[in-house]
Amino acid sequence: MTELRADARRNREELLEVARQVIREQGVDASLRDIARRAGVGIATLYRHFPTREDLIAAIIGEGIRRLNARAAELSETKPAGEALEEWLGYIASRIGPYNGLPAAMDDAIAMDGSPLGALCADLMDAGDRLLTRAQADGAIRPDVKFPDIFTAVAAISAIATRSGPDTSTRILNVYIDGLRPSGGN
Amino acid sequence: MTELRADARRNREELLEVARQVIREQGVDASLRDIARRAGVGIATLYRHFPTREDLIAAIIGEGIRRLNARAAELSETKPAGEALEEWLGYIASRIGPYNGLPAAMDDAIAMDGSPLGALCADLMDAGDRLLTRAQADGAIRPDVKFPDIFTAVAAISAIATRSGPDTSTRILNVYIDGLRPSGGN
DNA sequence: ACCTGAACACCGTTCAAGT
DNA sequence: ACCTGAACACCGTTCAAGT
Repeated sequence: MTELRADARRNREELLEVARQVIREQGVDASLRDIARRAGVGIATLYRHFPTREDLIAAIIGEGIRRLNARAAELSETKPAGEALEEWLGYIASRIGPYNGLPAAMDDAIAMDGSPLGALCADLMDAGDRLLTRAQADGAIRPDVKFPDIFTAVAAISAIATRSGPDTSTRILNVYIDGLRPSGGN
Repeated sequence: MTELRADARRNREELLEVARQVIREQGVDASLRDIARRAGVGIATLYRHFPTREDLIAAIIGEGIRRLNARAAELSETKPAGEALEEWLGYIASRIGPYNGLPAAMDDAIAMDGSPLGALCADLMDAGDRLLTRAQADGAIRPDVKFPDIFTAVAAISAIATRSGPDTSTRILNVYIDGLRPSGGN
């Protein structure tokens, strides 16, 4: 949070811009060396600004995660609880699915704490928990599921988009969401 | 299929034995160099016997895949079609989930043809297709799902076992399977 | 304060040279 | 026919030396 020297600030911004593009194209496991090279800085400079790969990823996708949280609040106010949750899950999948490796990284990060990505995802978990509780109170979602499971499932299903395409991922997510509804028969 | 020289046969078997253990411990992306080293052969010898990583994986898990096929036939004869399919999916997940990276590798292999792993999985797809068709005829499973989607879903959900443990994976799979049943309401 | 490249310990894959 | 290690082009990560 302290002030950065002008050259350091420029390097940091150039790294972020390059990383944003490379990670979008190649996924979260893209070569850090490659990113440093394209940004025109030494590899150690990348490490100085982002000590771990997670720090870099968190810096890039932080804004996107905050948008997911905002969307949760918005849906919560404009739609019935069940619909709000279901639509939100679809929104999450559509946003994180395209980034190869991101769903797994997020799900991993939630488990370990102290990780920069985990901190971002913690808010996501809280928002999801609230939506789920309300949806369950409405009888729109089975009472026996917990949000961490739902998030893990959505993450795994989102990741399908990279391999089999977004349409397949969406169809599978819809089946899973159907399974979250209270069963009619038994 | 032609005869191998005695030393070549020994090397091949030693490689398979070591690879079986290393891949069980570290997953399908384990270091090939490491496997060759532990097997006491040169790295190029590994490549001679298994030109691609997929060839090695296929050689190791081929037997397991054949067991999955056998189980499909068995369930098909002893259980109602819907139950047979559902139990089979759980069985697949419990078998491939523990091998880190295998579900993704199998799902990838199905798409490309000519791949050794894809050839093994083709039988799996046929067996699944038959089980699904019968289950749908019985009205036990939604008429609008196709088996390739189901396999992709089961693969993705199986992979959860490595990260979040087999119990989480099983719970999520059960929700997905619930979603495969015809819905009572709409 | 910050940047840099060399250094270290790894990969996957190929190939010339050996028996 | 088969085996071998060196070679090549990469990694991630750290650290001494520079400004």
